[in-house]
Amino acid sequence: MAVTMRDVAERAGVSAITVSRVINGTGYVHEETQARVLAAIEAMRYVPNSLARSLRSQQTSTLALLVTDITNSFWTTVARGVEDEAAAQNYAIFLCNTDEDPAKEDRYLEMLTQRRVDGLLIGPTPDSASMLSRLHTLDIKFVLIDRAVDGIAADTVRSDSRGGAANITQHMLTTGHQRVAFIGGPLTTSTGRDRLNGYRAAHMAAGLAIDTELIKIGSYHRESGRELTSELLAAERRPTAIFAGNNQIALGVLDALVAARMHLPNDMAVISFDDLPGVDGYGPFMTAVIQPAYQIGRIATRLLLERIADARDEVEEIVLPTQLVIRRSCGCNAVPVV
Amino acid sequence: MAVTMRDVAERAGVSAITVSRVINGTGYVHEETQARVLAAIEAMRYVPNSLARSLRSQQTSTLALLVTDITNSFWTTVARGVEDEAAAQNYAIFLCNTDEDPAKEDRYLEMLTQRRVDGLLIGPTPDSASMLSRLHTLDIKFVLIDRAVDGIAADTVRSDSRGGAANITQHMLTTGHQRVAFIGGPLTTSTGRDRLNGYRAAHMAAGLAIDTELIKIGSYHRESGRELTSELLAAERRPTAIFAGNNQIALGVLDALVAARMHLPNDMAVISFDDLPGVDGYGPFMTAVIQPAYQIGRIATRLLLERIADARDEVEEIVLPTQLVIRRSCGCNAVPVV
DNA sequence: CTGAAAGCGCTTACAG
DNA sequence: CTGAAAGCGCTTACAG
Repeated sequence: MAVTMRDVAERAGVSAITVSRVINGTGYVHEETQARVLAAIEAMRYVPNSLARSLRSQQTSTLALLVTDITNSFWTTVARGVEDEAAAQNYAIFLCNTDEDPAKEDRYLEMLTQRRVDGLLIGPTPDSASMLSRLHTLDIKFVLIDRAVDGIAADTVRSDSRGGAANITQHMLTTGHQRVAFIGGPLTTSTGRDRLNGYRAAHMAAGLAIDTELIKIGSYHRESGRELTSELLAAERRPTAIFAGNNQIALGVLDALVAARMHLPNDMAVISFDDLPGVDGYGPFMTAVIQPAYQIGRIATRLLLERIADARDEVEEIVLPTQLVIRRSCGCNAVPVV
Repeated sequence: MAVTMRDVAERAGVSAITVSRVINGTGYVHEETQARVLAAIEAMRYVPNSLARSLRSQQTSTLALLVTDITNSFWTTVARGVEDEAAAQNYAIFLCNTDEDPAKEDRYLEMLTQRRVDGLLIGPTPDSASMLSRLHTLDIKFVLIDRAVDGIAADTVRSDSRGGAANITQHMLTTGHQRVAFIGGPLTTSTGRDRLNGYRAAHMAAGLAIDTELIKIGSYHRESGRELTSELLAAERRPTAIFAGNNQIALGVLDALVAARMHLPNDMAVISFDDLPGVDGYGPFMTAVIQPAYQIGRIATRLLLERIADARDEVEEIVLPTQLVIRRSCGCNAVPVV
């Protein structure tokens, strides 16, 4: 049905292996022979079958990206970086959403090992640990993105959570806020710990004690941000600023503030690790720590391809700097609009 | 090296084909035999090689999603829908960003045909037409998302651009705006035409003539929205509202308004086809036409899988209703904040 | 209910 | 510089 290498070979008057050599640029081929083969390929609109090639050569030129949810703008941008870098090196990318569900992770892992992908880029959760050690025993290469995982020694690319959190906290403390609350993600995640540590470090450096009632630990979801903000607002001594541990929490913070009819930034300042998606300068009045998500994706992919090529032995942990984006209010004491 | 079907067969004391039958649930296998095979699979941690399977069976259970840019929140959400539906049917998804670049489209098409994907989900541009007719001649199944393409008869899933645009325009006209400008995408796209037609239809229905100076046609990019808004602001008789043809244009509109130190919504109302990403109720004060992006992704995938299964002969064009989300200002005459 | 043979379309390893 | 043979790991088609 479809044109095969043998068909091309026949037409060019050579053997299949010569066609293979022309296509892959391996070994010597007489110039004239090569021209004949190329002409035949062109004329017959031959498209090599990479399934057969992969079956024989034991490599697929295919990677997979496992993220918790592509809909989160951080991961969207990471994905774009991954895809650009992969495409540049002629690799294809399988996209998988795990929803932080180990069962889904397992199902994808099965699917991907069956397809013999050359490597995985993974945005892990604490529950991923067992899957990751299985990858190690299966000798499947992978790179972690965004978070390190306890007990797993693996290439990792992430942003400087501790430094970013310290910076933004310090910014608030030096602009007059005495009571900055922190709503963070699980301490079982490296980002949860690092951001909390940064928040703490900034207080230490400023010589300020922390009211432990100002620290709320939940999950990286919008509802969590909403609930914990309500707790903060219900307390006797409210904070004057809330530091959201990621963009989803920040949305929950805004939800709770709107519900309480509080106005930004005068009634409450809100800052966030990770920006809100897309609207750039037009979102709520949030100063934010910006992560180099696109670069994270590109670099992680590069690292993985090196690992696949066995170009490296040591485990690499790459930590990229974050950027503090300061946004002032419009001075109109506006509430986020619904 | 890796465990093969033959290894499993040997251990279970059967032939490879029996193992195959157990795995695929094809043909009869004695219960006891099946149990022995399953035990062997389990014990040896056998993972079938889908490359070999695909090579023989001529199907890969793999689809590809070609979008212009996954970073656009509309496409992100479509991708999520695609991936969920595909995963539910045990299909994997290759993600490809084309950046509206025919050369990139071609490169991906080559990559994907080599990998023998079962079908493609495509967010096309007008320049995709030649690629699409090539797909037809290659007999590769595909479904178009978001836009129809001139001269290409193919399954299509999109939202009701004309109806949505008419609705939102009508909303503005009935709330007192006399001069609603329209900044749309290329008229070579079905969305460009349909949205403009909806805008026009609403005026007709209201018995209002349209000042042709209020209609600006550009591209679906932020810069285009910015430039054309500047033109509108420079005109003698300004509009009182601007209707952006998609979310990127809307961002450009906001850029231009901020630059002109104009305040929303009192100095200028802004409405948009397609919402701004992510921030839901917290973005700028924009009433918007919302597209069911997630459903578009799911339905398109379902359609493609039907097509692959040869379950259908006629070409289907599915048009999903949009939703008008009305957002009022906060009453504080605020400017979008930077 | 089970299997031996052939073949999917390439590349590897060995020759010449 | 080129090729014949073998094999990657499955499933198809045919038997029994």
